[in-house]
Amino acid sequence: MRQAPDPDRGVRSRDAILDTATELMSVHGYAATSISMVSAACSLPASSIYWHFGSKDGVYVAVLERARMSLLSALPPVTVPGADIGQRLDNFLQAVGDAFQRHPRDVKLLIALGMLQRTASAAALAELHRYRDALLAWARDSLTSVFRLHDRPEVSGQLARFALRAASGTAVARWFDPASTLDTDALRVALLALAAHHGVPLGASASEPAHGRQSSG
Amino acid sequence: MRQAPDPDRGVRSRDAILDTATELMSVHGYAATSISMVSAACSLPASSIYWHFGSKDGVYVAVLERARMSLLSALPPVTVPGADIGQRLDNFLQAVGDAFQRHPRDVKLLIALGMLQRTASAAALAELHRYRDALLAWARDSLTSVFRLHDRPEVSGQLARFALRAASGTAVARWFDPASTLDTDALRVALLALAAHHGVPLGASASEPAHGRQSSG
DNA sequence: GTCTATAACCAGATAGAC
DNA sequence: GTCTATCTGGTTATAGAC
Repeated sequence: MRQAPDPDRGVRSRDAILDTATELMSVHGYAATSISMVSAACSLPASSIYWHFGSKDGVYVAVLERARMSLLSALPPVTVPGADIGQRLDNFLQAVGDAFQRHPRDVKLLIALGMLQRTASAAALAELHRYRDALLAWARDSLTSVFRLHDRPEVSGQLARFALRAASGTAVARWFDPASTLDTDALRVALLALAAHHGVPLGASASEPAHGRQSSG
Repeated sequence: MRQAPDPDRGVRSRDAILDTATELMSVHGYAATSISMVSAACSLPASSIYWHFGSKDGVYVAVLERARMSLLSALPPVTVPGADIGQRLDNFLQAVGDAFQRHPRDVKLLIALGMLQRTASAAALAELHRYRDALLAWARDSLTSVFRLHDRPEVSGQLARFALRAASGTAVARWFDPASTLDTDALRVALLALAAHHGVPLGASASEPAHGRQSSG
């Protein structure tokens, strides 16, 4: 039996390059990751990488784009289920904590590669901001649903920024202490207090979580 | 009159190199900052840089060490003044916000260069962790003083981590949107709520800040 | 301590056979 | 689409005059 010509070798190679580049760039950062490192790690010649992506910047844009789609598709829809604020907030925090825990490289990429700024191409910068904006929008819409803030966009905006910064700060903490996890309990208390501070009606059950998930780091 | 031999030329050159390297590394990161860039920007030959610091890694360690000392010396002593929790918390938050606003490069360096991990030398990693540990210890001691937590070290530890992560997250937000500032009002509400959540007695005046300092981004 | 000059190397990127 | 081979330029780092 003859060996099949394997018409998918191209896409599999492309994926392998992206996998390797994602791994290396999330560890070493963009500048410290060379094409030769990627080439050696995925056992494909450098010229194949250039054939698929055109340039190192092209690799970077593709890596970012895939990371954004991967992380966003792991986040549940913005209409958070739950009978009351307490339940919906728990669901939201669990979704954030799970995505954060299970996609460490995606989060780290967003932050680490965000440093490029002037160095990066216009396409790279655009992709980076698309990534950030999508996360912020998801958080804002979700928190609007959690706290029923449809008529208070400035409040949901502040809560979303606060949550995103807590998550970013935890990602930073994690590369000093890899055991760090998102402190969802503290974030729960803080978001409830912030909502109350802005006069958002909370109801009675909100102040007690369904079940404790303590974390440290 | 003969020109003075200027015995301080060495230290002034050393400082100029460190200034330039700090600026460039906080913008481009370690890997993307080359010795030739530093040499050109400070108008000293590359060999002078090697004479002073021995290697690029040596420059990096010296930059980090100076940033740590600079940022820590800008932070007030850990015994926070104030008659009640509300006043002391305001003083603490103002100190954090001021240092954060006035030393943007120092903060960014800590975070950005923290990515190095495997790439960096042992000396660099040690200096980096010394930096982080000092900040965390300062926050813990200050919050112990603010909330009188001398017998609740686990609570002050959690509050300090929470505050440090909020600050780190804001530093990240700032390289997407440079106008971002530390949201001290939100952090105030969150810290008070976290303290209350752990049963720390707060008194009546704590829930109202002395004066609003709203920030956005 | 500072300078010029340069060694040794590795980066990003391309040409062209297959 | 993948390979070998290579070009060009920048990188870290050093040698040695001053």
